[in-house]
Amino acid sequence: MMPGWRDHVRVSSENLLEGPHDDGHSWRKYGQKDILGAKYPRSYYRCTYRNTQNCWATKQVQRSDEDPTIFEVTYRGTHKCGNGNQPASTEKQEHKSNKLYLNNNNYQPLQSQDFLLDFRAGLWANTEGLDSKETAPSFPSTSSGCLKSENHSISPSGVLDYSNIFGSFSSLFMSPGTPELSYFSVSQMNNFGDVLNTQHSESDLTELVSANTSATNSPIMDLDFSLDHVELDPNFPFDTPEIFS
DNA sequence: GCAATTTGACCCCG
DNA sequence: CGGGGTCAAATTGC
Repeated sequence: MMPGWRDHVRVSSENLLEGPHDDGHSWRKYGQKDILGAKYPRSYYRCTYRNTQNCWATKQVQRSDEDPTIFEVTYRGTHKCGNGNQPASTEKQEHKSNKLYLNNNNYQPLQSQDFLLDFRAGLWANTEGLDSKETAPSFPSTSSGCLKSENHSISPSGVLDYSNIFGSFSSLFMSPGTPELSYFSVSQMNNFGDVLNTQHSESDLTELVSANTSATNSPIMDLDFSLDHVELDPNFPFDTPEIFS
């Protein structure tokens, strides 16, 4: 009845702006709970038009224990509302589909851990709940390329390069000429227990992987890695059964 | 004044 | 019984 897929997205935006991670939908916060074992409370969001559009998508945001810079966003449910939000495509023409949320409220420079991996390395998706994480192959140049995380190795559990690639891919795809960049990786898992064979159309991912915009003067450039090395076929990497089960 | 957030209570599941 | 998730009333911001 209720299609539900669970996506784990880790967004690390830091130093410059943090807070409003716009994923392309309006969310209304409906709760906040302290999670056992987590230092920070988890926030629960729901689509603003849940009742209006039957958009029962929910999202929960929780930041990492030690890295407040990393926001762990979990989406669940499917978005059905393509309305006056910002998916910005089929609506009217907008000069720019990017919306900048700049918080200059609290701008505190981080210097400890994440330094380089603010944007480029940014996000990792790990499949939790499934053992497939270990099976994740190594990635050519995404993180290891320009990343010089010394003791801070990203993705302790494992990296889903596919997701990564995809993230960047969508990013590129969606906003080819956008100076600002940010992206996230998405890891797809099975549903709540109904359909394991999840087929993702690009629209789904489009919804999912809406580009976050971040205008900054920081040196951003690292999207080059993706497509070149990406040899994933257009069909989709998600076909890989190993990942899911 | 309205709408979105806040915060505690309630509920559901393991 | 506890943890996690949602609801609902109150509060705050716009």
